[in-house]
Amino acid sequence: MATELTVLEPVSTSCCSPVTGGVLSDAEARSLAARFKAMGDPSRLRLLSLIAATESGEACVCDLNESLDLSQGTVSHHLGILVKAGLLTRTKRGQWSFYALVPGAMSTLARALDA
Amino acid sequence: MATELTVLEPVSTSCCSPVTGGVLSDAEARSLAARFKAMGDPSRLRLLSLIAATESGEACVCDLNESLDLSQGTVSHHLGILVKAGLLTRTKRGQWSFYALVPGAMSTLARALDA
DNA sequence: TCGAGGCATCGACAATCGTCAATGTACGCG
DNA sequence: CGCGTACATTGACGATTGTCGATGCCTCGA
Repeated sequence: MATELTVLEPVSTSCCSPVTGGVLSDAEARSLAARFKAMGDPSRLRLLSLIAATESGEACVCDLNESLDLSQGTVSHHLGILVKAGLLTRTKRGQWSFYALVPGAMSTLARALDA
Repeated sequence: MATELTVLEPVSTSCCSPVTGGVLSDAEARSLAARFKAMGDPSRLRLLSLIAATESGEACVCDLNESLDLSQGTVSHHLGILVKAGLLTRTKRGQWSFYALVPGAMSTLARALDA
């Protein structure tokens, strides 16, 4: 039912508790894993790349729904997960919902892999 | 169900810019997602960080098993997943199995997040 | 005011996951 | 040889996941 992962740490400014830079605490591991888990699905990765590839930097569900061979409800579900993971933002404008990448979210994640 | 009537291309349908450009292919998305999924678990992230933090760059199950509050079988299971994902290597030496990071695996993943 | 389009949410389902205890396998040492 | 250690594998389980169809909620335009 209700997802249990309540936590959002919207912005962990603590740039990186890098995976390769010292032993991760329990909390750090959970926070990082939550974001990696959100990217651990092909459909969600394609959603991210579709949004990133748009000219305006955002896309509405109607477009994404056409590109991915998934039902509208499923696409909405995936987008919600990406928002909750702090990777996307949702902006309602008129009739449409526009999704855009959270600036720096990917880079922060990337930096957690290098250090 | 689908209406047969020829539609008129309503002008207002252009709600957003067309999604084009470098989108992930199905295979690319699956390959990337598999690796991210492997990192989408706190226990596995801690395993990675524990191994990365070792002086020699490798660790055996007995050490890791003590650091994570998990059964030996579970640790072995997680390590197997990380090996299968291409993030760790396994080397049997005598009585022990030593796990080490695959050089460059993390960086490659990190680079996939920046582009 | 009504109808239709865009989207989120719900309920259900099979599939997969994380975990454990128990068992199996290989090695090293008396 | 027989025993103990280190690890892998198995079988089972509850929990979570990805997906769908159906339904509900807004917003817009006629």
